[in-house]
Amino acid sequence: MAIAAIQKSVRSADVIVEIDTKSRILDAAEELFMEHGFEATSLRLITTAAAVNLAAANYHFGSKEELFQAVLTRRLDPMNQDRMQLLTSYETAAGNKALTCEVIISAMFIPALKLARDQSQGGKNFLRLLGRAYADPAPFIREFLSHQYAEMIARYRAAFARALPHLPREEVSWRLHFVMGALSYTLAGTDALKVIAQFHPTEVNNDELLLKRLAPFLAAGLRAPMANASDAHQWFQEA
Amino acid sequence: MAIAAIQKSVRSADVIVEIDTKSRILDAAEELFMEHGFEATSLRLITTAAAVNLAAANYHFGSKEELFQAVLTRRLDPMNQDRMQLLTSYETAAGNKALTCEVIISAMFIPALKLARDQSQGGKNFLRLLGRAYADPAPFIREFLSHQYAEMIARYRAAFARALPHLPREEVSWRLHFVMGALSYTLAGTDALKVIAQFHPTEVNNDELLLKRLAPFLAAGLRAPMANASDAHQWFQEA
DNA sequence: GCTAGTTTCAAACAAGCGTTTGAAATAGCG
DNA sequence: CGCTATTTCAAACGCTTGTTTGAAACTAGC
Repeated sequence: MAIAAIQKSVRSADVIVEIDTKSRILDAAEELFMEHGFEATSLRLITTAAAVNLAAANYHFGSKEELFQAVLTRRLDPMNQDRMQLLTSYETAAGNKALTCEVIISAMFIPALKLARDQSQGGKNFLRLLGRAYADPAPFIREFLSHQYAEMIARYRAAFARALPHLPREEVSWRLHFVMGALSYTLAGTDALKVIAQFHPTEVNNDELLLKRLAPFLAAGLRAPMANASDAHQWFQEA
Repeated sequence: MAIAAIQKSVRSADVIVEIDTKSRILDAAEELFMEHGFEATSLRLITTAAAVNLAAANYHFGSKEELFQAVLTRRLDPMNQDRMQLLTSYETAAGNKALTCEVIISAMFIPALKLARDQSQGGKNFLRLLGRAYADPAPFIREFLSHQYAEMIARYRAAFARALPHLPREEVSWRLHFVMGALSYTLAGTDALKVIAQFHPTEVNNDELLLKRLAPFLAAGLRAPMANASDAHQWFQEA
């Protein structure tokens, strides 16, 4: 195979012409997992796309599940660290004053958008993959994400609780859940958008525009007054 | 097999003791697709759980994909018809006046919650299945849902556009998308909730409480003023 | 230049998959 | 009953899956 011959990393002039097997598998796996989901993506599909031997996947990562986790960790770990650092810097800058909801939301979004921009193609793929992983029923995926996100979620819940002191703690948790829902759904699905509206593709891909639309929506929802008993009763009267 | 012997529908006294093969496959498939997703659920798993022969699935439904669509259609079709009828009745009751966002949201939620309550167990399972189907990358699922939802989405977008006349049409589409995201994420994931907060299981299962929390959040988001250019610039200054 | 450690490779493994087949069993009707 | 159409059944089909194996190729240190 001609492709296999250039598989090892080789430098010509100052540019790395070919990356190593491990990275090639990760790149191919990221794209294919994103496109077809975990179960529907076979190791043969991945290793063929990466132009490496089938056994290389198990050799470098152990199993398909561990490969999937490696794909997630590679980008998720730095992104969540970015998020927490950004939140910390906002908080120290604000001193004693509580942050606004918009600023906290920005601390969640900006690292995600930075990731989407940094990689020429991989970044966007990864966000779609992440959004889909959230809805994946596989237990090992759910446990992995729970563990990976626990610390970050706690930080953001505390920040929102400080920004919304009039709300009960439990209500803050619910609203954070709604925020995560709208976020992951939006990041995951470009397809879903086509159902709801017919946009120009160029508009859909504008990330800053997305934050500009989503942040006010979510901030207003977070600041909403709680429904009283009569409201709820009224909405249900016809059920 | 003892179970196979009572497979045909038999009446004793006035009660139907056993339902027919087709329904048993649908029930088992609904639960297993919900639990493991489409790809990870095999026909052998389904037919074993339903206590029917393996070939019965292909005989009655043609293929695994058609079985999945049948599982969705069985409940989705009536639910979406309910939604549109409810919206129509709200609109005629309001006469010329535009509906409030809360009322429109209720018209989306109430049929879903009614479905969750009607079935002793299947209803709740189905909503989780539906939420996950939204995030499934399989093309045949996405096309099916697009087709199934197109009419309903159009109706609701028109209703929201009337309720929010100051917003550009495109902004309404985006916000409807965010609403759908928070809704499907909330309906799909009881697991995700555990990450964000530790609730009593009894509280999580209270559907009316869920609407009471989600409706004000979404309505406030829908009514939010649009961000101006300086806001967006401010949020991004640190990126 | 040899040796030890790492990585690649083709091949095979057992297991599970969706689907098909043709015969057996059942149901409905004249 | 007898006939026909529908439904059930065990068995097998061809194919794909994740993983393992042992030899070959390569790399780096002495």
